Amino acid sequence: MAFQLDLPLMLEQLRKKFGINDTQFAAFSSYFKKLEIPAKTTLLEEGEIANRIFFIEKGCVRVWFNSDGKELTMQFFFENETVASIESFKKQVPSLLYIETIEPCEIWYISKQDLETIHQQLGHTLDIRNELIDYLFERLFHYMHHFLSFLRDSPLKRYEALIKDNPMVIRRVPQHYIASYLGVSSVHLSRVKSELARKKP
Amino acid sequence: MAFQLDLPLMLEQLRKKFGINDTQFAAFSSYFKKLEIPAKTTLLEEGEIANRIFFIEKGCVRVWFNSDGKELTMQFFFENETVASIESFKKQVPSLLYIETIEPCEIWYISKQDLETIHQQLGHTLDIRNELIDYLFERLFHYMHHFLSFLRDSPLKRYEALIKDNPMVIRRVPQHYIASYLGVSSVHLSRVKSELARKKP
DNA sequence: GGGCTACGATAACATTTGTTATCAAATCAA
DNA sequence: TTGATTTGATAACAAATGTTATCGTAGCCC
Repeated sequence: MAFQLDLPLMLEQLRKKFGINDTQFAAFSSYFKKLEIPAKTTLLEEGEIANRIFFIEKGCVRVWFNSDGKELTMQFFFENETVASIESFKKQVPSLLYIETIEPCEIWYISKQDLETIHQQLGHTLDIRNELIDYLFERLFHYMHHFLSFLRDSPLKRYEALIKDNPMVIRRVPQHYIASYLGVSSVHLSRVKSELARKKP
Repeated sequence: MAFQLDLPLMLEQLRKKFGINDTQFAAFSSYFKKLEIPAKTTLLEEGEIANRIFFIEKGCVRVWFNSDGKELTMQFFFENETVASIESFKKQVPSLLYIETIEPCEIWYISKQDLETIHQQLGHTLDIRNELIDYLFERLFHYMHHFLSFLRDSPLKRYEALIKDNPMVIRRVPQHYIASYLGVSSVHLSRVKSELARKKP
């Protein structure tokens, strides 16, 4: 049998995700750092240049931006999902987005620099690049669908779709964040909910 | 000097884009086919499985979908841009989107099969993969920004931004398409325009 | 436990946007 | 050119959504 590292579960998952074998990964595993942080902790602020990618082991996170003092939520992330202010990280420009915990979280991260080290040493392996391509497709399709539903659907329909497709959000995220994610005021989301309750009691 | 192929300008650009040298490209150039088509020609319909990627040499194109009989426009494409129903093409699922010319067009395309042939033969070259990664980032950032502006900005602001960032759309695209692209009715876009005219005469 | 804060529901009113209808101008085809 | 179609503006009204204010509840910190 191959030499077996005793990695934390999260790192083992990351290892598989990147398609790196045990022995190679041993050299890199120390690049991944763990945070244990309370709810409402800011991981990245508007204006900062993102130099970390986050991997959520436990808890949930929202990505939002400031619009004239109003907090508008772009997306929620839960266990085993990867979060970054991807445009800031890629282009090294100031982030438009905040990343903030909603619940107490256990989160791993890696710095851009360390990721590039891995990249340089394993660049000939295509797995990392393919992983990135898959990730980008996934994110792209997510935004296209979400955007499409904004053009096509009423807030009620978007809320129903959210219940169906991502009930975790309904259960774990405060409602005013959900409202801004759906593009309506929290007052209107209340209306939508009571309308839904009347429809299906 | 290297052997010089006498390629049409568009193919020369595609060659560079893919990072393939002249000699190698000679074997592939016949995979790219040219269309000369009138305005309002449908290149891909809802329900079809996309098996082509289009490169616009001349003219413009819109990508739209049907929502209860209403045509909702997702995006416009102009000269030297690449268009596809990317999710359908990648996953080989029925397309949600239509691709349709707005003006008379000269458009090149390559089939998925031929693209894969190139890919297999040049897979060791990373340029194609890097090109894809760059393209995906670009598309992703585009959708994120567009979506963000839907959450943050009024239709008036979105229209002003369009004038500033992509005046070609204003000049070349019929207004009711622009309205659906901005997420408002064509009647309301007229209102927005006259409001703008009053503001800055 | 007491007080504070965050969260969510509801009402009343204001604003924005959609819908339908009509008309005028521009474009296109025969 | 002429007639038909497309495009765009406007008015009048309807529907959707935002805003502000108020209230009650639940959770949380000390």
